[in-house]
Amino acid sequence: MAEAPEVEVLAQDLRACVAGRPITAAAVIDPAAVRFPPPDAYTRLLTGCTIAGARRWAKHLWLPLADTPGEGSAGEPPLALEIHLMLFGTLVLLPSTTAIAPTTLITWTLDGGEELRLVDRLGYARSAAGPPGELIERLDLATLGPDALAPDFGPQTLRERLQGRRGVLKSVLLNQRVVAGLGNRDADESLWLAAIDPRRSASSLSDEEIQRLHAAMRGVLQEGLALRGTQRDLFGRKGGAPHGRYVFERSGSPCARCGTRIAAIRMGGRNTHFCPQCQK
DNA sequence: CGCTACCTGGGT
DNA sequence: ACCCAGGTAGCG
Repeated sequence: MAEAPEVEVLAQDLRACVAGRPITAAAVIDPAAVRFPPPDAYTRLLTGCTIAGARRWAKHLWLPLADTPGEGSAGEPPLALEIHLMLFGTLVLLPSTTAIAPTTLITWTLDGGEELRLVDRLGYARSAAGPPGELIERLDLATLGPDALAPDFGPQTLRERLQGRRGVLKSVLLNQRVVAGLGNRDADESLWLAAIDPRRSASSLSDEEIQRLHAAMRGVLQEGLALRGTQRDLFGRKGGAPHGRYVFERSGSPCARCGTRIAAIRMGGRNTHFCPQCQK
């Protein structure tokens, strides 16, 4: 449920409503949800820290932490909290008195009687905490490709990133080390908009096709973000972006361009939806 | 590089 | 009763 637009929406909401607030307690309900440090150390580390901000880093959420004024831990190295929603994870901000859903993995209690909760019916979502350097190292964040939503992500960057990639285009686009931000839905929608066959070799695109693909990716991601994603935000309000617009999960429906039935195939373990007629 | 495991609830 | 899932690590 969480591709770049959905994660970005949550980062915005966190900046607006959670940044500046101290974490007064944290509870790890599913120990598997904490990558590191061990759950008891994780809760100890976070308790008493103030959430200083929030940003999206590829599909990760990254919350820099600051010492809470008056807690007396001045001089400690800075810390950050990382959260990855994986397929079905969601974050919710609720009054602490709200019953904890059985699919809740972690809760962070904030001052003022509210709680941030990580909920995931699949249980894949993960979090980690520590000094920024350690997080970057252990989560391999430095190897991520340029972010497709970043202002300076231009067609030239896309061309450089695809250059010499031997893999199949769709799979290469999903590789966050090549380009960060695209998920299965947005990759399919982008390839349809650019009228490019997902089965092409990543290195076979002409400059003109790269321009089209670049414009399509930007359009899909920016529109998804403008509509505040497909899923619920931090306050439970549903985003206005469609689950699938042109091809995603629309196999059998007529292509909006040529009327051919949208096809669905399996690529690299992922469902891939495309028009076999006009995506060349 | 491609495949599988990781899990559970929601959709069909 | 089945599948199946918008992601990723880790394996061969």
